Amino acid sequence: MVHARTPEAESLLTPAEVATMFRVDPKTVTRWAKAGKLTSIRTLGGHRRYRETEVRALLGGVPLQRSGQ
Amino acid sequence: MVHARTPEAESLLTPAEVATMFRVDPKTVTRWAKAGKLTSIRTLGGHRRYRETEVRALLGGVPLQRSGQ
DNA sequence: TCCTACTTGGGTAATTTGGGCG
DNA sequence: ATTGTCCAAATTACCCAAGTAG
Repeated sequence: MVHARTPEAESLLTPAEVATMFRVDPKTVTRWAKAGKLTSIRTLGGHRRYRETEVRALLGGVPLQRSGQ
Repeated sequence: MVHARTPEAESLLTPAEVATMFRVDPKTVTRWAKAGKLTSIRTLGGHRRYRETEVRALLGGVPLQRSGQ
């Protein structure tokens, strides 16, 4: 792949990852999304993905600076 | 208005790029294409390419923060 | 303590997704 | 890197019980 083209994709998190970060059950994260408390992006299969920036902000307002992983 | 005669076809994305944008496995993107949920263009070698415009639209179109869903 | 409203987690079944292999 | 297939893990949606807060 010679393209130096990175389709500006904001990093997304899976339900399990968000659940781990908040120390709750993945099901609870789903409820937050349904309640509109958390923005969710859907895969074409209906699964949810969450914006990392939003989650981090809710977790403590620590901005993401893109340093490795 | 930009160039009115740019020979480059509309930008196409590789399976890996689409997968990254949706935070799914490339294999999953292939499933979407086979299921007809995503338009796929075939290279002469049989690999798939996807329309960037379509992918972006499916990802939420407007990157503006949406409150509630 | 009791009561009420809200939040969370367990259970189930169906679907979607990811890992391993060729 | 992509394709294809099989199988396990994750996610979804639902209802219901347990926990939390005032």
